[in-house]
Amino acid sequence: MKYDYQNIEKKWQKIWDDNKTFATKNDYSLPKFYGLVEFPYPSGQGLHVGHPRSYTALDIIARKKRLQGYNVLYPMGWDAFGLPTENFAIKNHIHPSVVTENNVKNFKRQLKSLGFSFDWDREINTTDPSYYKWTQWIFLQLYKKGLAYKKEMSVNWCTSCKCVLANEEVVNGVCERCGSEVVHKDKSQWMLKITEYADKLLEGLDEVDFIDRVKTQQRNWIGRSYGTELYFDTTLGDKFQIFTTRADTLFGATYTVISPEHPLIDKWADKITNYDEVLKYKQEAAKKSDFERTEMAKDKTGVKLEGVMAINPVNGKEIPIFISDYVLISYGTGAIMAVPAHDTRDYDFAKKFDIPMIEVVSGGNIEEGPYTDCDKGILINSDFLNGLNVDEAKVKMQEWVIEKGIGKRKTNFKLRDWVFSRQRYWGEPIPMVYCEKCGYVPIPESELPLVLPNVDSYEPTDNGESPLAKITDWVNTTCPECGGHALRETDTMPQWAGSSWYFLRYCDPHNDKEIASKEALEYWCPVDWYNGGMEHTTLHLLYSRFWHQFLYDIGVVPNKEPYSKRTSHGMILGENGEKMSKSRGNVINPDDIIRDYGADTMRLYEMFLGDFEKAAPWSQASIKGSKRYLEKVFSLADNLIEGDEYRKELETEFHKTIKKVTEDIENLKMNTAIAALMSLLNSISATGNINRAELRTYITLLNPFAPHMTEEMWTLCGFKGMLNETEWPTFDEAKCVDSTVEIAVQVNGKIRARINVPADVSNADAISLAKAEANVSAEIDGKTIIKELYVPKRLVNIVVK
RNA sequence: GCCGGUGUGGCGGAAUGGCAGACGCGACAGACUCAAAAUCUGUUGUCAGCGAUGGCGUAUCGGUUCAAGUCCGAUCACCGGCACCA
Repeated sequence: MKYDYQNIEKKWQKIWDDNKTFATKNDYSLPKFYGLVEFPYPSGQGLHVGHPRSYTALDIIARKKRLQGYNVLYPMGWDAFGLPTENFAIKNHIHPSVVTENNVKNFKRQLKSLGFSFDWDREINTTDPSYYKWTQWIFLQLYKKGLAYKKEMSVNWCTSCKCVLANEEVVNGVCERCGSEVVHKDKSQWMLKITEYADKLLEGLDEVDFIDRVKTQQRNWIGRSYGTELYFDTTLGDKFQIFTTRADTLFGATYTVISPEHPLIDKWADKITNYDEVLKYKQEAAKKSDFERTEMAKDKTGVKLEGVMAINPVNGKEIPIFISDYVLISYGTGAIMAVPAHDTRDYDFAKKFDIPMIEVVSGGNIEEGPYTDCDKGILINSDFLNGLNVDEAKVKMQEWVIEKGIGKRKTNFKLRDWVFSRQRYWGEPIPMVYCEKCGYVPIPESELPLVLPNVDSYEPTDNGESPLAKITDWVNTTCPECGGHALRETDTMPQWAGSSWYFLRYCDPHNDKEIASKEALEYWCPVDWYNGGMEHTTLHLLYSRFWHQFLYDIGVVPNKEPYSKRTSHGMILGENGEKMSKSRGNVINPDDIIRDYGADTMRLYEMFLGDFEKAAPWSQASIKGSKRYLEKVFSLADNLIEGDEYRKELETEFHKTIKKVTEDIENLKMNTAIAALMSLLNSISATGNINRAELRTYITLLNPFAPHMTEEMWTLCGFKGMLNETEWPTFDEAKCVDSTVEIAVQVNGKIRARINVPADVSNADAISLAKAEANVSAEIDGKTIIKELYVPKRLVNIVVK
């Protein structure tokens, strides 16, 4: 029979839909599996071939788990707030909610056409007021615990989006989304104190099963370092504090640097004799955009402050103070002690400004470059530290500093607080009002959701205000505290807000009393397996861990960590090996592939493409192979013969394949699972016609990969019920071994023959069988045998001289 | 610069330290066809040989081992992240 994929796929998609085949069961006594993929942003372009790579992989796992008897939650939804929708709406004069609705419709059609086993009854949408009610509710809880605060500060401002960006959204000094220049702007912003969770976010990583590169990237982003904070006196009487991780090198400090934004500069305005020069440098530093600052990072600049000197506390020596933009006001204390002999940046600076160096750790050659190695060196020129190694010296110096009362131990982080305000329309309104008398006041929880009002124009403004600011009858309100006049906050939340907790909502998506019921959360949490893109590692993945840990601390969720396991898929590149993009003209549209090859072929192809974790180029030629394979499998049904067990000659291979497919799916090695199924098919073809028992197992194993076709074959062959209601095949470890094996025979490590031996052959027998081979005896005759070894089921190696 | 990763046929890629190149694509040859497509069969790392077979081969150089794609050391190239974080 012809493999009519179009009708088969349509037919089964309808049956699954009508019967709610993949609806999650509310039976909390069953073992559960919660598989999660990142819900998409429903863009106007529709689904990208990259989406199904992740969705298919977890769909395969979800389908297999169902067959293994698990109650599976595999949900889907829409992360629908965001700028592209808003920009499209502005351009075409359509309300963003309408744009969203249309895009969602299209995405949903596309996802359904791929046959994913999502539970559509649990579909969520972040722009739905009944959803963002709880996003706003979480914000209010953060506010109540002092973790949301408003602050006037210098922020990243995207000149094209006309909107503030979080640090995580600035990439190489430009906007992550649109690539436009990012400048600094002083604005009052809502901030979330993610830094308060820095330690917990780090420690939590030890408890979860995330792939290493995710853990490493999050650890680097959080950037914890242990060091010492200590005061330097100055000749003007004022003290200033510095942070160092290398307290051991204090005797080698030959100058200090404060950042251009350091408050002492203003304070010393009339005492610094070259103040004009200093001020000029300060202004130039402020003018630089992030991009320029990154570009100019290689060349050190700075100005020496004349008329003031710092005093090194450990030896009383007077050393100069510089300002330089290589010291950042936002990290540590905004001031450093500089040890040019043992720090690369200080070394470059000292070379340029001709500042002396003192070598205090032996082991390098400071004529050639700084010696920064902490492992081997021994302290010199350092009085009471002499002879100690670096670690001992750090401890001793720290103790000395503490004893003298001039400093303390200190841990610093690279992580900054999360800038949470956006000056745009299409986002969750921040549920706060400003009252002249009471200051910022949260709106009562009973008033949630605070619904986004309709506006005529959502054009961004150049003055940095949200479009909402123009709707005066919405902005003007009464203060919940004193009843007086108040103004609503007009900034909205960033796109990352709704996605920071969405996986909780899937547990109980229609609950209007709470985020989700306690029972649902207890049962489903944590997410057992979360797959998503590496690009979200320091954004969504980190943010959502932060919110979740907070929700745990206030007793809303039962686990500290939201996700037990995190994996990541590689990108699918264009045929030319470049990233797929419109401008490169190498975009593949999933709709075309489904039309021309079918959803099952597309799924299978994307899984067979290569190593799941690595990027791989699309190949229009290779996809034919997947189609050919499915056609071959489908035609097995034509010549089906009776039989209740595997034929003897195939029994071992069947057991082996069941084992391999079962294990490979769990390890995301879909490509080798498919290869094993292909090999088995080749063996089946070579041994005659398939029997019922064999076909049953075969299509069940293939079902998670090609669900429509296998379901159709199930019916066609008259098996009872639906394939998705059957059980996953089991294997017998004892039957996975062949009775005879081919082994290689090596002489001095070179292969000279291959022989068949019984799998359980003894050492001695294997070796004597090997020696009996003509090719082998020719090699060893007349030589002295030094060593003979048999590696069971692999090879014999005879070493001769 | 720092951190992480990768490097295997014409291509995508397989290989608990134990037969390198599974599986697939492509290519070549043959069958079917008036012909093409599709399908089926066979060959396909490379060099030498009619052949059995032999030499060489996993970025480069060196080491450990009976045995190295895999482990160790150095180098090169590419990809990703961070980027003056003291």
